[in-house]
Amino acid sequence: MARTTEPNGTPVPQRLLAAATRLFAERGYDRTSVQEIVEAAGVTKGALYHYFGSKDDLLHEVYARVLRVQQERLDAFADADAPVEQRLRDAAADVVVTTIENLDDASIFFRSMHHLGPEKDKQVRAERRRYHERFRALVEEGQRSGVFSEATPADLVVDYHFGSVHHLSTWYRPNGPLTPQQVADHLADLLLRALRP
Amino acid sequence: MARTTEPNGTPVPQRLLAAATRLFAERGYDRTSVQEIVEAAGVTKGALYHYFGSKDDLLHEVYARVLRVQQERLDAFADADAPVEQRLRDAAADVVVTTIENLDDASIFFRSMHHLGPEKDKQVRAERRRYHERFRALVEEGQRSGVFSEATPADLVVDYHFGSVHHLSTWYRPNGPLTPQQVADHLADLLLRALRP
Amino acid sequence: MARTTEPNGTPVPQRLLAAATRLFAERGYDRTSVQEIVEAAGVTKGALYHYFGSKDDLLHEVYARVLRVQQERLDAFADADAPVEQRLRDAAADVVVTTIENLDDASIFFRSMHHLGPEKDKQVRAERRRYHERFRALVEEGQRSGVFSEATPADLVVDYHFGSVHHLSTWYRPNGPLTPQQVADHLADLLLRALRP
Amino acid sequence: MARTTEPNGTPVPQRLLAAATRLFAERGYDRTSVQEIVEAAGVTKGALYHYFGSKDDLLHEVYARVLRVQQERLDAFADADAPVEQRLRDAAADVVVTTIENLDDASIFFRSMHHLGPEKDKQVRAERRRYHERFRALVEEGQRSGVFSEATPADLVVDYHFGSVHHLSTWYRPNGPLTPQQVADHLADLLLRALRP
DNA sequence: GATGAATGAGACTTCATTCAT
DNA sequence: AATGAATGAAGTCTCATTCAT
Repeated sequence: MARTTEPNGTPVPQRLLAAATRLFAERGYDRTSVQEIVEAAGVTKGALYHYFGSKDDLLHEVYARVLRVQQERLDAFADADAPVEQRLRDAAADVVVTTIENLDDASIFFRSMHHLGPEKDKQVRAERRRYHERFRALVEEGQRSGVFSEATPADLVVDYHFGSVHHLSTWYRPNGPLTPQQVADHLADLLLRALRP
Repeated sequence: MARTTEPNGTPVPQRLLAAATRLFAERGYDRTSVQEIVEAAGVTKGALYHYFGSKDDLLHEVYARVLRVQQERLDAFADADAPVEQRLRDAAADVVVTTIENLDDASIFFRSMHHLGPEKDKQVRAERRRYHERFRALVEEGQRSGVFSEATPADLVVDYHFGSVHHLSTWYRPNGPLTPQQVADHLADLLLRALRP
Repeated sequence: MARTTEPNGTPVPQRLLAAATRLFAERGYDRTSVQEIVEAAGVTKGALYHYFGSKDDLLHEVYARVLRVQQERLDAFADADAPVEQRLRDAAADVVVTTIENLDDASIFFRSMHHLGPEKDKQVRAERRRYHERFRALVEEGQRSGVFSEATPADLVVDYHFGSVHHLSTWYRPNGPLTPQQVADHLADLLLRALRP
Repeated sequence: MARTTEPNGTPVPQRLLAAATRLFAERGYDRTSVQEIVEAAGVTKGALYHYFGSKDDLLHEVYARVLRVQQERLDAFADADAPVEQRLRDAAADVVVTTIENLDDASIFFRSMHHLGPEKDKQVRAERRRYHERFRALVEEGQRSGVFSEATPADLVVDYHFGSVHHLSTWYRPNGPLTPQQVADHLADLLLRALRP
């Protein structure tokens, strides 16, 4: 019987998602046509609309995947059994490494968020907020226990760090002088140094 | 009908530029139609193309304006007669205040840069590079003279700070709890604290 | 409203080509809008661009059709088993009849050739050149064997005759006093008389 | 006081007409914008509309100029004091030379005629008809006096010759192997040979 | 499960012409 | 005599989506 996999072996929906991710990151959501996506995935338009309700859905799937991964990782680091300065450092460094390793996802996430419709936008914002708050809780924990300075509101500290994470997709190049881990160590170091009392 | 600026005394090119700036920031470059721009400016499409060669030109004008202002301000602060830590702090805080005061310009700048054609893109990148290097020179100066830690490469420090500046358009709201100056002081403070030896 | 061919059995691409041929001949390429073509064919613009890459493509299709037909007919007459003066006369007369019977194609061909893009232009010129050379070879054959005068270069003789063929679309009217065949006989006669030694 | 001549010395209307002639011949009437014409002439749009009522008027002026010149020359040759075969040959050769020397005018004339509005079109056709009839009268005169064959209707003979004249703008190149006079002699020769009894 | 022809709205841009100066 | 800002209609083309098969 007819299978949903082509020569490639990968199921069609995943092939479409991979093609869309790459193209959205390369040219942006609006500059990528459905035709280009299906051509890159080696299927036809009918197939895309069989699996996804709209072009918008593809974007939302990318977001959902990124959010799920990042939240899981943050939770794991934040719940670890270690001093708060260690847990914050690990979480701060990990989000950098993960972002670099999925730079396409990150480009899309930080550049195309305003393309979502109202209800999906609300949903994504809620998940982002949850992520932000978990991270902020770490900062506040350290501030309460005296290992971090209280000079700066915790909210602002979180935004300071995530600003640098967003910015990665602007300047990081895989063939640059620093490995993802080195960049992560430096950025986490900067954060921790700024928080020294 | 939807005229925001009526046929008042403002010259047409400036009315168009103002309308485009607001709309590009609100909906993004691709989601803003030329029709919407001319309606907001209260003129016809023909008038727009009388003054600007293309929609792309409007975007480039916004960039040029932002770049000019920011470079001038950075030069002034960097060339001041004060200790390097003071000059870096002032420059770091000023770019935050200026960015908040022109948040529309900033949104466009950091989100729509990839819409420029090749030659304009090259030009903008060159000016951005110049800005980056002037800022980096301040960091390096402090590192050489021993007032800043050399733990982190100066390039990375610059990107760390500018990440937070880019990020402002994502989270800053005029009616939030902090004034632009307060945000600027906090962010400059974080930078300087991170650079303590 | 203005449908000339209703949703009958003819395939859409052929309906579009027929409508374009008629309109290009009537008003010229530039004065014919895509909107007029699709209305005459009873389809929408999207359908046109589904089958043809551009308005220019439609023109090229008309050319390709004319060139193919004319070349086939010339080859048949030129390769026939008859004296050279008979073969030239037959070929010269046939191109007149065929041109009159497809006067729309001819008008377009001789008046709109300069609207083609560079690569298509090159292709059309190459095929025209092949046609010209086949015809010239007939003249030269007769000149070598002494049945035609060598007073005029063969190239010029060919252009002389084809000038009159191009010109047909300027003056020939279907309800005029001469049938296509009579015109053809006269023009072929003039050519052969001019070539008498 | 202000004169209507620029650095150039040539009056503005003539500069406009010369620029329009060149551009119409190069790109065709529809592909030439008023903006291009005024730029080529070194004036502004206001100036063009000061001297000419419309873009269409420019085209008509080109036609009028060509028609006047050709008619004058034909009349001179036809009324000369010489045998009819000499007068026809001279007229036939002269129109070739004159056409080659004004190939731009000819290209426009033979390719853009359908761009004229109804009333100007009627006017041009009337003058063309007068020209055609004067030429035909020469042929008929020779036929009546027995120096030309009566095998072909005189109308058709005229169209045969003028077909080759129209065609010149398609194939003649100034740097080709034949001078204008040589081409003219060959084409007149072909005509006269075709008319031999 | 998947096709691809067809839709129809809307995108950017060009252009001949007018008019106040 | 000449300017050039502004108009407004029309132009070509793109695209997400639908639907009969």
